[in-house]
Amino acid sequence: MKKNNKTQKVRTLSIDKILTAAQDEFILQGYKGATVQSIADNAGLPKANVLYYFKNKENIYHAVLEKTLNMWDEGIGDILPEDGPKLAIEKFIRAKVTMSFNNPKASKIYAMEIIQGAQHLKDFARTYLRQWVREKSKVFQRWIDNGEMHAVDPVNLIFLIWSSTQHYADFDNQILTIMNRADYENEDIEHITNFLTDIILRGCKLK
Amino acid sequence: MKKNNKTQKVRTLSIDKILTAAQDEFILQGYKGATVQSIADNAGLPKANVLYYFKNKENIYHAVLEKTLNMWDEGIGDILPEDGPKLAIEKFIRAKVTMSFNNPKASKIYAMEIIQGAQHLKDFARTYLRQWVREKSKVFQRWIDNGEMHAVDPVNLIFLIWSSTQHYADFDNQILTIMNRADYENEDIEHITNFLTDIILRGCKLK
DNA sequence: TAAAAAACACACCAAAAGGTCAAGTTTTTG
DNA sequence: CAAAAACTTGACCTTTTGGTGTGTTTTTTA
Repeated sequence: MKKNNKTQKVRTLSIDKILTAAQDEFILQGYKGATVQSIADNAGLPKANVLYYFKNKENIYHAVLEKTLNMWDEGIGDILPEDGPKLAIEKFIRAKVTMSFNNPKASKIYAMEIIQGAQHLKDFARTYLRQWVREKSKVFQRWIDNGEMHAVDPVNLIFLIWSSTQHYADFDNQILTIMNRADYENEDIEHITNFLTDIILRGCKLK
Repeated sequence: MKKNNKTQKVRTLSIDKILTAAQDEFILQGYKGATVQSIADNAGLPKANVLYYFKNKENIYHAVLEKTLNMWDEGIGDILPEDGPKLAIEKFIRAKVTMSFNNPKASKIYAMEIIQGAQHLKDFARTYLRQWVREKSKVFQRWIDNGEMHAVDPVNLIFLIWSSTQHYADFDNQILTIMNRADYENEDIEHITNFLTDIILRGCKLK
């Protein structure tokens, strides 16, 4: 097998440029509003070249979505029985807030997809996500049964943490406008993590 | 002035049918993906007739957005100094949850608009919303200063309540799929309201 | 009741955009 | 180094769609 594979490098680089441009375009314009031409322009490639790597627009979108889900999967953190409720919730909130601030675009693509009816993510939700929530709910329930934690509905607790953390990514425009700021800063991650952890932990009588 | 104004009635009825159909279409397809033809079909009118009432697609969208903001305004409830922190938060959460369940479509249109950069709502956020948050934050701050309430960041408390309540509207697809249910039921409003009120009040040391 | 105003609707047009083709160029392979 | 495979790209085609133009019908007005 050859080592100095120029073709392979160009390929991955081009695909990466296309996917990055596509993500921006899909967020700003929506699926239908995004044009292959515009994606091509932002990727610095001719349209026909983009369509050489991806058969059609639908395929580009699928690829963006897949990349997004992988990111979600890596960033979601975990809820481990051995951590106990307090540490587990702390870690979970921190992971999600960090993800929201570091990768707001992934969160937005995902949010738009769900809001519009989850056409391309029905399976993901029905299998993977449902399973994830069930497993983690059981962990919470065990803590509750053991008296390690106040009895709050575990499923809705997960929804609460998801929604409150993702909000800073999905609605960053609104939040920044309201706070009259141009961008988030690094301290914000810490501040928001502390704020949410504080309230939610106390809400679960863990503080 | 004539009383039996048939034209006027037809007019308001048609506009209403168009706006309802348009809301659905814009949520499902996004602004660019929505076609005037499809809106017309769902409204039961020929396309040319739709464009008789609204000069163009952009105008339809503006009208839908305006209707949405009016709904938001009516449903937002209020945070009154005389209510005290506990009752005020209870009322606020209930109002928002109720709105989410009764009018998820308005919430979705709004969410998509913000996620996509708030192109049409920049002014609304910069003036109305920013003012609203500032005013209500001051009320919370006064309660904190008076020792009526634990010191939590008022602005982020508002974001927390917004995000956690709206989540049930915007992500209804995901939530229902995860919970393996077809639709929300009436009891859900009460259940979610209680859940969120319980955690957030305790989080603010008001319980 | 007749003229004016409002509503309705078919047919059409021009622009936009997804996607194909075919003719090249570059890189890999044996 | 020559054949094959992979990549690049401008030109082109077809469909979709926002929007218009024109003529007809219904409603209001005086």
